[in-house]
Amino acid sequence: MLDLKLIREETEKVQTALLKRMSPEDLDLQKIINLDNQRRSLLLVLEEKKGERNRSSKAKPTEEIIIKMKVLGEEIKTEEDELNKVELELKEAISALPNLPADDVLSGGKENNQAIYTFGEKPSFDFTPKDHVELATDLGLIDYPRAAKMSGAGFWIYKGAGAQLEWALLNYFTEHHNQRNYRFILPPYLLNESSAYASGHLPKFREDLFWTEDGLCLNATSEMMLNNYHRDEILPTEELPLKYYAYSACFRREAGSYRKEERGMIRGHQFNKMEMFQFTKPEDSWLAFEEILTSAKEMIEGLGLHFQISKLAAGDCSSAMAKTVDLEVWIPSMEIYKEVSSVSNALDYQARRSNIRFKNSNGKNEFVHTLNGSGLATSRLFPAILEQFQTSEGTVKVPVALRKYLPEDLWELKKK
RNA sequence: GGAGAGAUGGCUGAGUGGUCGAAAGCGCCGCACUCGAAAUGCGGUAUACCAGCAAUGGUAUCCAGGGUUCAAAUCCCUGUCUCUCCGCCA
Repeated sequence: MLDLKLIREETEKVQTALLKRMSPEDLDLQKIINLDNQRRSLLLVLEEKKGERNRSSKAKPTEEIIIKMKVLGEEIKTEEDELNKVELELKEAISALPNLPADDVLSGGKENNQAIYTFGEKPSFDFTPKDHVELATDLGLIDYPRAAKMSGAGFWIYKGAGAQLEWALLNYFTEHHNQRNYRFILPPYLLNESSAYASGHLPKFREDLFWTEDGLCLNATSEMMLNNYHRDEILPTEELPLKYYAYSACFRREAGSYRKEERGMIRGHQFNKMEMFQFTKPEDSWLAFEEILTSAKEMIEGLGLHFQISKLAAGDCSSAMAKTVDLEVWIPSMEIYKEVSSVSNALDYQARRSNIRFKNSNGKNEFVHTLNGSGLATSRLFPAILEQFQTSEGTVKVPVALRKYLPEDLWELKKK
């Protein structure tokens, strides 16, 4: 949520920034200001009347005053209803506004995304490379048919060496984050509706979430959980920045997505992901952004995978974010870079919605800044490892960084 | 799943319809005393919004949302959470 004061006081600036990610016909700041003016004038009258009622209720009233207050009470009720209506409308209008893109974020949509960094090179094969589905099946790492039997399309089962490789990745991440003093969180996988609103995933992603009969939804990214972790709290200033990382399985309906082009485990209903999250003082958040980005980058580089970093254009960032950078790993069979991590700074946009504050140097409560970055999602790394590190014999050489988590006979994955 | 108890300021805890934004204690901050500290004494100590240049004033907030009443921390309803007992438990 944007600051209403900012909208009122720096309307031009807000307008210009928002136009980087919105079309002019969707943007009407004057409507918001008008609603707020309406709200203020209603408040003025209403509070005066309430004040009068309070003064008359300090002691036992006379019969005459009771009659007067009865009438006043009716008026208050009517005006309160009116105020509530205006406030609701105002809240909806302001909640619909996305965050202000950071200054260095380009306007427009996906087409304006910009590759800003590349690591390694596209592997070239002097044989016909297999895709990851073929490799995973041949090497007995993943069982697709049984997963389909048990749960339907869009699921897979890690088995044997495949499960161990997946687990090794998670161990690799854990160790990486622990070394950087992030606190490990294992959150619940189900969360209630109000949390999904607070994290900003509702109402927008209602169709993309799985829902239980109890009205809970399955975690789609632990960003949802970490966002809510400190909801309605005033964080101890001396503990900032607070750094967390969480592991959870993530569940997404991915309704209407492109199964055909995204075979195997590129896009499924359930995948494993670790998430980094920071709560910082406002002045520290861009530094934290770089730190998270570097951390994610180092993890992929440590695996030796070819990947690139893209700075997303304003319209391609999710709406809560001032800036988002994607780390995308090369999938040879698809000839495309696929996101394995998304690093974002929400500034105070999420904190305002979740009401997470700290005491600033003036002793005033101020909203913190929140940042998050995947660290990392395995479901694209796994295919990338299989495809990028396959050999002409049909085996896969496991990245050195993962070998300490695996028995020696799995350092090269071979057909059994 | 059934029965019961509870939720009050940073904390403990009083308050069962009006003078209660809320006693008391603790904590914290300031001042006094002291060479300094402790102890003691005095004063202060929530948040949000609105009006105002400001001083200040107003409104709301006693888990949340509704309701009753001229008036609600207090009465009624619903929900959430916590605790106790019983049942169930792949």
